[in-house]
Amino acid sequence: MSETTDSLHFIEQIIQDDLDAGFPSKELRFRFPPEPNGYLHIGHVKAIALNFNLGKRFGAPVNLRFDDTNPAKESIEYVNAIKKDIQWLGYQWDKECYASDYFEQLFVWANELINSGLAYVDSQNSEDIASQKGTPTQAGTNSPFRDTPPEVNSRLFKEMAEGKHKEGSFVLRAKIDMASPNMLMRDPVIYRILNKEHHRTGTKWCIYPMYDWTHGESDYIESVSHSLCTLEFKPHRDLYEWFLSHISPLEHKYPKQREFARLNLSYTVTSKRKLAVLIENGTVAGWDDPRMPTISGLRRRGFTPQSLRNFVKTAGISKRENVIDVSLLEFCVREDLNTKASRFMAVLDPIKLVITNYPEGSTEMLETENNPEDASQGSRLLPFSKNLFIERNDFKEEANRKYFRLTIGKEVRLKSGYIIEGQKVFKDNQGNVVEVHCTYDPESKSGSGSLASQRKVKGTIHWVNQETAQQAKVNLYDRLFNVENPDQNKDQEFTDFINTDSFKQVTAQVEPSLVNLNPGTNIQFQRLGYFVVDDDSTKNKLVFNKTLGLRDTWSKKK
RNA sequence: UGGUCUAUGGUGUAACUGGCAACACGUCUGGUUUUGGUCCAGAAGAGUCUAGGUUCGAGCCCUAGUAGACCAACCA
Repeated sequence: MSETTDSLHFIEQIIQDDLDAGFPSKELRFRFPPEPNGYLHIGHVKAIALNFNLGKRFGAPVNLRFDDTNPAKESIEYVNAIKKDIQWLGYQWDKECYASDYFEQLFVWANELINSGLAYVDSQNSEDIASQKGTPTQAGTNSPFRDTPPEVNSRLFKEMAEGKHKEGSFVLRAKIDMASPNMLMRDPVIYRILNKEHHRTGTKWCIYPMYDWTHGESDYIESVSHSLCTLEFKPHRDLYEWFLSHISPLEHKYPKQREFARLNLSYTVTSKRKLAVLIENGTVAGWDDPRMPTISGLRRRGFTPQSLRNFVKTAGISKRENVIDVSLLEFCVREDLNTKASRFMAVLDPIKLVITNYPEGSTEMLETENNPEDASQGSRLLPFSKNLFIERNDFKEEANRKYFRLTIGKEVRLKSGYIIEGQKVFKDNQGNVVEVHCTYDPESKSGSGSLASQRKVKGTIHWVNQETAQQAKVNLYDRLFNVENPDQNKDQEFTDFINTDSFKQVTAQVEPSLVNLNPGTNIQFQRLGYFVVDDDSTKNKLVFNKTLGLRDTWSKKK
């Protein structure tokens, strides 16, 4: 399915209109501009896909630019993780850029602003500056330093850059309009002193530019034509354009900022700050915990790049606040995995099954297809004998006719094997079933073509041969929050809604061929769901993570 | 002195710029099936936030409301 051939969404329409109005398509360029202060999450997938799909549709390059203007929060670890995630998603950027590469140019432009009386150094503390801003309904008041002559500002700014002043002692502000209805235009701070080592520029700078002063200028330097960001940056657009119109121009066109709605997912949070809290308070093991909505978490959970791309594509691009139901994400994952994932046998909660009329000590190999959706995935052989494991909830001593599984006196098929009939149940002191005895019909072997093999039975259950079974750790995950909008409750912290039951590990009995899979391989455990071989899994110590259960219309009705 | 943006089935997006509101997910039926999966067939569910206006005709244009979101970091 093509990701770029449908009708135009509103951003594409804007670009098409520009093209129609004569904008040269050769000059189209986009960018994805993360701050390297955390890991990318599902919301970023939307922005990434938007920009890279735009690049693909219009035949334009897409830059990866790190918005690294705040050394207090950023690190090379995040830079590397971000690059890895974008590549894993299947996108390739044109230039790898860093806002920090433009610090010199930004400094030059800032001096221009000072010299033309459009920026001034302010020595008030942040509280005073904040209080002078006024409120959305009330004009601000001018700083006492607003009319400092350019020569003085110029000298002070130079001293700031030379490290002659303490952190917090001075800032450089743009002189715009303290009465603007747009709070961002009320003389925004554009430089602050930060005695922090930067992961790329080291100790070269002790003043760092603010986002607004950096972003549009970086877009401009890189010849970005359309700078796309989320809705909350809409008020920044005035400033973005003000800065561009007040610096000495480059040879090419100005970039254009446009805004789209960020992606929100039900039953989860997507904010770096909140995700960091989950790690700090020990709710999850780290950024790549399979319960996290981070790209690395989703990857470890077994979600595929294709499914994530389909998901954000289906979610669409608009300007409305939205909360997309996780069921759509889950659908996209199942849709992709259904055709890709090979099927295997695993029993997560085993009880013993003994086939009393099967010859003692003999083992036979049964052929089974790897994927009924894809014959090219071939088949494999499963060892079968008298003593098997089956799933605890696949047996009930007696059950109503809605129950399609094993009961005493009724027939079911063992997947790819024989039809069996339940005979007798054995329990422990607590009354828990530990073993079930059954008989099998030797004529009913799967695929034998015999009349008996074609007999219809109520259900088919999966199983694992005891003697050849491998043990595996299986991590079972559930959603991290038990309400739809953990983010949007005004009176309660999102941490109040954490699902304390989101993780469980069990020891499963699995078929022997599973030891040959590499970490990251997506599989289906027959009738149980999709799983992925964990990064830490080895031949001798198998570990699987549950990606998602199969769609289940039965347990819902019970 | 407040400004800006948004409003279409339960959810998310469409509606070729004024012509019978469509698609996907979800839900519900039925069929197929050696996965209670997949697949197939079908159904229910909105009359487009409200009130006016323009028009032969309005989800789309105009006016006025209403509701929600964003904006007062030396964060991005």
